[in-house]
Amino acid sequence: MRKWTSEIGDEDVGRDVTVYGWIHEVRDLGGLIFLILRDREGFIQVTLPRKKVPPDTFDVAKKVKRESVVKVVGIVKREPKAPQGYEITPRVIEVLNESVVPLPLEVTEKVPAELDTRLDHRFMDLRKPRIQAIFRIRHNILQSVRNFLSEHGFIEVNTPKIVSTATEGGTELFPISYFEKEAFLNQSPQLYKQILMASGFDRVFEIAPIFRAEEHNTTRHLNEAISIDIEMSFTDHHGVMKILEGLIVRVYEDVFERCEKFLKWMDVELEIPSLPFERIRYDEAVEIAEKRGEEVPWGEDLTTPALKVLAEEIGDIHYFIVDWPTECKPFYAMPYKENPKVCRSFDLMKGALELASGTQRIHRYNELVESMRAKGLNPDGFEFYLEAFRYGMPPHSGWGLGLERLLMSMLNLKNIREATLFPRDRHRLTP
RNA sequence: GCCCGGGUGGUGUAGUCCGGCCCAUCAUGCGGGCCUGUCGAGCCCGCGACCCGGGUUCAAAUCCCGGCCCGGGCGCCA
Repeated sequence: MRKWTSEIGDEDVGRDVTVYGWIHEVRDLGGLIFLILRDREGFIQVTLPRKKVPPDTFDVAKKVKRESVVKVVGIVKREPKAPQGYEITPRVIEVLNESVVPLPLEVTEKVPAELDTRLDHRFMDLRKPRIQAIFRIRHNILQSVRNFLSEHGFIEVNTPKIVSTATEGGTELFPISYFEKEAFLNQSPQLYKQILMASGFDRVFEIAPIFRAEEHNTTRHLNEAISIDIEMSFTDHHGVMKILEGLIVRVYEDVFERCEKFLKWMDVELEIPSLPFERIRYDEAVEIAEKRGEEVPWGEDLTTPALKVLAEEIGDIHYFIVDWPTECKPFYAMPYKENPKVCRSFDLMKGALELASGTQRIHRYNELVESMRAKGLNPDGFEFYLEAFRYGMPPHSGWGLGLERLLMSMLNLKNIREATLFPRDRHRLTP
């Protein structure tokens, strides 16, 4: 019977099991060989006393190379001296595919490897349980997000990633050729999820890649990332902030509950944030930063050093920075009526890291066109979007949350590249 | 993109300041040998490297210039 290593227990003692996996380590003591077999779920020790296993099986174990893929069939023994409490005395060891040596990096981590080396040989890096745990947790986060949003009436959608020119201006787009036309990779599902509000879906979410052609080179930026986006009708920015903080807490709770093993592999102690998250106004944030000697001219985005001192003052917690200057938010952000210099907007922070940002959107056609012009955008290129605002667009709000950033902040990863299987950055296009 | 630091066996490093003592250190790995309770197994023998191009010099891993790449910080990031 085929089992994963984690499934081997008392009920298997004295019985035959089949395990598949990789040879993690070989400890050859001469007349006694220990093979440590690794699979997705963990390890199991395969023990070969010369006199108790078939001679040809013993020979296979003598010669097997690390990281080869094997099938092991044998009897399970309870053994206090074995690392997992159980070991297998094999009847058959079949090498399904032999590994070449030397390895491009050490899966056992006896010798560290630099991130760049690891990413060059990512498939091998991902064999490390500690690294694979990141992506097992990522899966749980996504599951949790889908459950939470579905329970709150959101419908999952997909919008085009190949788009025509003129999205929102500002960030750089990757140009691609689309038959006889020029096209771009989408930087955000923003315009499409808003259009869907005009369709009457009321609440939608999308989990999909976004592409940004910025030449940034930092530990928290990728040129291709996964964005969790929502759009919600008949609510303001406060409404979607509530959804966002509720979602974050739910994700933490679910990961805490379902990923105990993986958190342990990673040596991460998860602290579940409590509701509601603190909210500070942009004005207050600027004041705090300036008290610490970081000047931020009103109307501009908070600089990295300003966010760092802010995090030192507030703590490494989840909090919102709300009510940003209209001039540093996109054209679709709705200004306050009584003070149009400030808009109905927020960023979700974890310490100094921006996790998400959102706004209440302008839903009136004339105001929207006016706002575009004020930002130097030409409404003509946005007709497919603007049309949706002429025939009954409800008031609506939404946000976008960076999945990799959520993952990295949750697991204390120092580099966002750790949070994606095959990162795309300024210089990396392979693997 | 800017500033600073860096690039040495498969991997991670010492050596670079002050050129020769370096046909280059250590660990891990790999190959071989010994070994029946390892769990970072141990012991013995062996293998394997100075990013690329140019320059200075009797002599360059070491100094200078250019390129590529990496790390940190910043910028950019609706």
